Amino acid sequence: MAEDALDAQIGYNLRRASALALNDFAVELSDAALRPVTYGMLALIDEKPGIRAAELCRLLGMKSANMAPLLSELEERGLVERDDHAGDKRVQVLNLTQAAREAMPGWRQQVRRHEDRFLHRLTKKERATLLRLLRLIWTEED
Amino acid sequence: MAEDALDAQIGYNLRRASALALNDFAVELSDAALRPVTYGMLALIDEKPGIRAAELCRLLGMKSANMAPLLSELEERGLVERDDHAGDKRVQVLNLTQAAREAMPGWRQQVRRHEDRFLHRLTKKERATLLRLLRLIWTEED
DNA sequence: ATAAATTGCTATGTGGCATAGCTTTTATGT
DNA sequence: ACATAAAAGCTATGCCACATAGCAATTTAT
Repeated sequence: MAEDALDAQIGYNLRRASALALNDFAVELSDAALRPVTYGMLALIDEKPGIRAAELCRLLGMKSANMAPLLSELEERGLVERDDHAGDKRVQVLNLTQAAREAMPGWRQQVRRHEDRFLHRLTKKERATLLRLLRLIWTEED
Repeated sequence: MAEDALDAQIGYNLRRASALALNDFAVELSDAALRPVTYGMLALIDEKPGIRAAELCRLLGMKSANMAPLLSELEERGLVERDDHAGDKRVQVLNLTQAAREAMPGWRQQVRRHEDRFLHRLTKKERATLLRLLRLIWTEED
């Protein structure tokens, strides 16, 4: 494998691995009609009840322009509630509905199954290493 | 970080890291008007002169339906030549043009710069580990 | 010889992401 | 205090990667 062969590029391999994961996610979560983005939104709202929409955007690296219609979709499906913020009229505060809170454990389990499937060739230790390195790539310095 | 928190999911972190890499690639290669996909095609044709279009699809994990217009684009830009195969009239054989062959080293260097930038927090050893683990994820078993 | 597979293609839909531009509300600076 | 800037949320729109369906030509398999 030459110095800068395509195969030796991490960016290329990131793209291929991510595409495979995306694909596998779709297979596992198709019945729940959740895509990685929408699942990510629900999971974060679940982990941080009452989170502001802008903060959700920031944490997920999304633009509010793209978040807005997805929130509307989740709201219409009865999974997310948008409430006004007490002190700041610009702010929306997000929470899962009761139904979504009850469904989340099952969805999280499906995601665990999905991860176990597409990572089946990696040991527990290798998965921990991979997680650490990936976070080094995309998270903020400091 | 909880067991199956979003942050702890490798799929999510893959997606974030890949998105950042894509973004950085676009910055570095915008002047060459090459995207990751088109660069990948050129790089592989460069590494395997005379490769068949179907084989290129297979190696890059693309459908020929999506490859065809990209090959047309690269051909119109004078970077790729499509020739008929001697023994099989269905097959197209691909080569870089002289211009593309001369430009490739510069592009490869730009990609190297790009990788050094978005991987600057990883040591050489960590990069090798990451490469190995990513390849374990998406390449065929056996 | 007929059926099946391969190759390359067009047309078309979807999903993620980007920018531009807008309104409303809050924060800042003189 | 008032003007300006910034933040929050939104709509509209376009680009790109990728998927499926279907087609024609050719080659391989039965």
